[in-house]
Amino acid sequence: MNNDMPVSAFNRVNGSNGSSLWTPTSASSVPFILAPPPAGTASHGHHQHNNNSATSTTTNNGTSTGSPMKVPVKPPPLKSLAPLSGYGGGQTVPLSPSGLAASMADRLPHLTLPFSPDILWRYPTQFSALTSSSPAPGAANASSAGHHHSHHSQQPSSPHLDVKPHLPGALGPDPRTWAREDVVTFLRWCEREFDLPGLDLDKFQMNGKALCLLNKSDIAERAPGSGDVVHNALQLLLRDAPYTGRVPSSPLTPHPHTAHQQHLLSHALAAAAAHQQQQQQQQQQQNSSSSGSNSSGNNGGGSHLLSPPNSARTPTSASGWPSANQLFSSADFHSLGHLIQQTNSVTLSPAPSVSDGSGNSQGGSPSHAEQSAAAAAAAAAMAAQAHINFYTQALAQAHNQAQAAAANNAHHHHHHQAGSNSGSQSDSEENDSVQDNSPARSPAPSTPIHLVPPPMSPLATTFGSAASSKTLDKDPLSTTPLSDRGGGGDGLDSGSNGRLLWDFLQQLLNDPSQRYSHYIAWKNRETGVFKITDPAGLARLWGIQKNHPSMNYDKMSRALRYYYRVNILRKVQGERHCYQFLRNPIELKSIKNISLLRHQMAAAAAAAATTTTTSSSATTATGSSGSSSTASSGKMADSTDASLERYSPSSSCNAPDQDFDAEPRMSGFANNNNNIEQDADDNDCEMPTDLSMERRGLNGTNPYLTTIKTENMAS
DNA sequence: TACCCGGAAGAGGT
DNA sequence: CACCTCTTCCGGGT
Repeated sequence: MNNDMPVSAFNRVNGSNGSSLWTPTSASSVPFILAPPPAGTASHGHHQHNNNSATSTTTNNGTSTGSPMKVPVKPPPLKSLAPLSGYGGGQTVPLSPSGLAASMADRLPHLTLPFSPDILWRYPTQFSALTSSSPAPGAANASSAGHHHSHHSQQPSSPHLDVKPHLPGALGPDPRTWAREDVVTFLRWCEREFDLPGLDLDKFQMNGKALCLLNKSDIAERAPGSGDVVHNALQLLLRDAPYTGRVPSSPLTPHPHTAHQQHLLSHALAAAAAHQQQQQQQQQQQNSSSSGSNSSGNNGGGSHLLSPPNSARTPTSASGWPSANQLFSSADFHSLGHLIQQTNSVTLSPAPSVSDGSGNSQGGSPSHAEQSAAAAAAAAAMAAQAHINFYTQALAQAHNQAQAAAANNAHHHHHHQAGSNSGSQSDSEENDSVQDNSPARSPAPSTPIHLVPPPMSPLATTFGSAASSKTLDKDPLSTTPLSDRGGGGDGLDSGSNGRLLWDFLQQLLNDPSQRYSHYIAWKNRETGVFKITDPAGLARLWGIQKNHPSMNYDKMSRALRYYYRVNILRKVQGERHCYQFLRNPIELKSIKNISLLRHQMAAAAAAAATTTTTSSSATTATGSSGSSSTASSGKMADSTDASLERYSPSSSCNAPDQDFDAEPRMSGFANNNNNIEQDADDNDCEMPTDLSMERRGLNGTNPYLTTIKTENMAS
C-alpha cells in the first residue's frame, strides 16, 4: 500500500508552463562528480543475510563475506564537488572515468554554467522566464539569489549578490569605514532597494564600524522586519570589502565567521526568494484577480510550485514557501539560526514513535516553529529579494550564456537513447568534461558521471548555501569523494551536494544536457513526476556517488521510500520506477539548507550544551513552546514536535492517494497560491522540514495528516 | 519475477 | 555523543 501522501497533498502550482518549475536544476547544487566507478564496482550483490547485525560487522572490511566489499577502499570515486555546490554550481558535467583527474582540473576552471542552476532551482519562477528563454523581467531578479553562478569565466566574486555596485557612490566599499551619515545613506538605500518597510534611522545612530558589529538579531531589533535584509546586505559588503584589515574573504575561502554567516544568508536567500515570489504572485493574483493560475509565466509566475501534499498546505504559492510571508509580517525575526532551529528541518529519521505531546501540532502550536521558520523565510526572502534585484541582470545574462552553451553541447548528448551512454559530452561547455563515454556498462552506459562542479567559486562565496559556505576551494574534484570529504576542507555540506539522494536525482534530472536521461527522466517536470528509466544504472551511479559499490536499486529504492514520510517523494502508483517530487525546488532547497544549518547548529549547541548544562536553560531556549524539550540534544524540542507532527510517520504522509499522475495534481497545485493564507497550518507537511520523523508518535500529527492517514496508521 | 513497502539495525559522516 | 541520511537485510504484499 502505498500510501502516499495525503491526498490533498498534492497541489501544486504550476506555473505557467512549467518549464521553469523544476527546471532549475538541481537542487542543489552540487555538482557532484562521479568518478569512475571503482574498478570493481560491484553492483550488488551481496546480501548478506545476516541481518543487520552482521552487517555491522561487516562494515568496511569486506569482512563479511557476503557483504561485499563494501568499499574496499574508499575509492575515490566520486566526489562531489563541493559545496558549492550548493549552489553553485553548477552544472555538472559528466566525466568519463578516464579523464577524471585531468578533466577535473580542467573543468573546474571553467564550469560550464554561467550560473548555477541553483538559481533556477531556487527561484524558479523568475527563471522560468529566463529559462523559457525570454528574459523575464522579473526574472532578473533571481540572479542574486542564486548566487553563484553568474559569471562564467570570471569569478564572480560573489555571485551572490554584489551589492556594491549598486550602492550609492558616496559609500565606500568597506562598511567599516563608514561614518554615521554613510550608515544612514546605506539604510536609506536598503529601504529603496529592498522595499523595506521603513527603518528607524534613529536606531542606527552609529558609524559603519559599529554597524558592522551588530549581529543579525541586533539589527533585526532595530529594524523589525527588515533586519535580515539589512544584515545580509551589510554582510555582503563586508564580505567583499577589499580592505580592511579583515580578511577579505575570498569567496572561496571564507573565513569562519563569514562562512557561517554566509551560510545563514544562503538560507535566508532561499527563503527570501520564495517570499518574493509569493509576494509577486499575490500581487499578480490580486491584479488579475483570482484567476488562479497564473497565466503567463511572468516572472513571478508562480509557477512552479510543487506543493506538497496537502493541498491546503502549501501556501506556498508560487514561491513555494508557504507561509513565510504571512508570518513574515508579524514575524519576529529571530536570528536565522534560531529560526532554523525551530523550524526543523527535514530529517529522515526513524520513525516516529513518540507522540508528541502537542497533539496537534499544527494546529495549535505549530506556530512557533512554523512562525519562526516563516519569519526566517521571510527575512531570507527579503534578503533574497534584494539580491535578486542585483543579480537579475547577471542571471539573465548567465542564463543566456548557459543556453548557448547548452546548445553547443547539445550535440553531444545523446539523450537517452540508448546507447548512449554516452556520453559524449561536451566538452565544450562543460568543460571538458570528460565524459565518459563510456562504455557501456550495463544497462546504461553507465558511465560514471561526473558532474562537474559548479562554477565554483561563486558559490562558495556567499551564500551558497550552506554548502557553499564552506567552499571548497580546492578543487573539489580532487577532493574527496563525497564521503571522504567530509571533514576536511570543505565540507560543507556534505550533506548536500549530491549527497542527498533526492538532490542527486534532481541534478541528474535537471542536467541541462540531459545526459542522464537514460537513467532517469522527467515525465512531467511541472508536477515533479519522474521515471527511473534504468534502475540498475541509476543505482550504480548513486553507489558511485556515495561510494557504495554494492548499491542496487533495491537499496536505493529503500532510501527513496524514506522520503515518503517526509513528503519529499511519493510513488506514482501503477507505474514502475515512477516517483514524484512533492516539493518544489525552492522547498527542497530550503529543506536542504535548513537541514544543514540545523545540523550545524545542533552540533554547536551540543557542544555548548555539554559544557553548560543542558537542562533548564536549554529548554527555554529551544522551545518557545517549551514543551517538550525532551531530548535536549536531539532535535529541538519544539520544532521537533512540530515537525514530527508534520511529518508524522510515514503513514501519515502517505495517504492513500490515488493516482498520481501529475495531472491531477497539477491542478491542485495551482490552487496553492490561493491558499496561502490559510495554511499556516498546512504547513505541516509542507515545510519542511523536518524529515525527521523521529519516532514520534503519529498521533500528534497534524490534523491534516492525520486525517488523511488514518488508514495508514493502521499499519 | 520484479517491484514495492516499511521495520529494524547499523554505518558513516558531521 | 547525538543526529542525520542513508545502507543493508528482511519479510510481506502485489
